[in-house]
Amino acid sequence: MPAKRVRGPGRPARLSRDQVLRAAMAIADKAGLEALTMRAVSQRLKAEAMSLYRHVRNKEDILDGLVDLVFAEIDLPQRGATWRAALRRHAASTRQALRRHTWAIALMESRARPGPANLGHHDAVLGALGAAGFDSVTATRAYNLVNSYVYGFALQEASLPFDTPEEMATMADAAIAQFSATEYPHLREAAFALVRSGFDYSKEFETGLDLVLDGVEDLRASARG
Amino acid sequence: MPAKRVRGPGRPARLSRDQVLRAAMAIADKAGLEALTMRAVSQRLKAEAMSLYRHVRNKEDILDGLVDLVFAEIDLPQRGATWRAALRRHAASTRQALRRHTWAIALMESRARPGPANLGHHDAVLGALGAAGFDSVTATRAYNLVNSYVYGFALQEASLPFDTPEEMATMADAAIAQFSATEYPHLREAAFALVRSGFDYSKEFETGLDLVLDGVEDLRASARG
DNA sequence: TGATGTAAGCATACAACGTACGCTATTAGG
DNA sequence: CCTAATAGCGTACGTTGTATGCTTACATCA
Repeated sequence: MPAKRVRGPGRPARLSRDQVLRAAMAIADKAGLEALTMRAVSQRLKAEAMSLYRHVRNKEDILDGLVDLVFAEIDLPQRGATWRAALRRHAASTRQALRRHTWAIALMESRARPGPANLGHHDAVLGALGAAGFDSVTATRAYNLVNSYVYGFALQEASLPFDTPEEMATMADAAIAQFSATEYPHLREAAFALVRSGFDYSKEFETGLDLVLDGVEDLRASARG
Repeated sequence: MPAKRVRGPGRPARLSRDQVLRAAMAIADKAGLEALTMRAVSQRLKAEAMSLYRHVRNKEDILDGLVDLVFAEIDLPQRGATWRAALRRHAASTRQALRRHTWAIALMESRARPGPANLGHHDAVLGALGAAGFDSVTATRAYNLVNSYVYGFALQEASLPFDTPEEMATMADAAIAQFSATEYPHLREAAFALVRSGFDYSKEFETGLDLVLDGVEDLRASARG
């Protein structure tokens, strides 16, 4: 922990914790978590591996910092919106952030200590729901419900081997060809039907989100009654 | 790839791919993914690290195998159930499996190639939904919706630092004490309210699942209309 | 009953990883 | 200029995944 001081004796810092985290994020975005090594981060900053340790406790600390950086990218709910608009906006923003940084999903499981951006986010959303008339418990339940859907959707999206409907069609054709007709008949049939109907997986997010928000509406109604 | 043969010349195998995967799972369950090393697996089987490579391509292969082992633990939908009962049972079983093996959630993100248990599962559920009158596309959408919720819930559950309401109360008190009253006011208020009301996070799964299944109902209705 | 070929298991070795430790360089303040 | 403090680096070590080649133990057939 470097003592907080505007300027003191000692060598001036060429690096900073923020630079380290940003370099780490760039590497994870471009090449995935397995490419994120201390040496790789240091090279990107034109420094040596051990220099990072002046600004970061260890690699775990970097991973914690990365998760919080991702949370910092998520839009905070704007004032004056309805609870539905606020939750929708927040959910969409979360999904976008997790799409930009798919590696963050795997990190969330192992990292139990939430950072300030994460906590600030929870606080803001709970505040918005409270302002819209939700009691604390119902707000928490609603928030958890929406988050479950968003994280789960992001997780599934990340594990899909395609990004566009065209790619999906190609992959589906390959998958269909790979298996005999009797092996996975329903899966096969579904793959056919999806390709035929021009199914766009990325559009499913909004549809599902609307249904989940209907569920929140029910939660809210039964809390009032 | 060892050639498929009932019994041929050569030394008899003391190890097998299945034993390797089971040992790996035991280690991951007990000590987490970071404890899962080739040497640790081999020691548990009283063998040397390099011996594993006769039965497994590399460590990635083990991880892929583990994910599929987890899927194999999930109940298949039983015949003759309503779609709602079938989806509910499948969802609950999936959540249980992911609770037993929380490390599997992080693995799912990176592993795009589904194994036979995974594919078989998808096929069975889609088949059950088809039998209940869902067309292929609607079945896929419904299945994805439920899976999003289940995976997301499991992910959040895994990242919680507590297991029981009592532990939650302890952690919440500690968290409340850690922050000033003005820092995260709504979060603080929610933490108070949750503890006061005896909130049990693990019970939230069923509640949320019901709401999601209501959403599936809507999906089904609008597909028919 | 060998002799032979094949498959299983192991010993050794190496590159890449995270990081402990101590040294050097560079500054502000006296 | 001297001193104390801080940033950055060089070296080194233990651990990881795994390439390579040897040894061992069996089935087969002479």
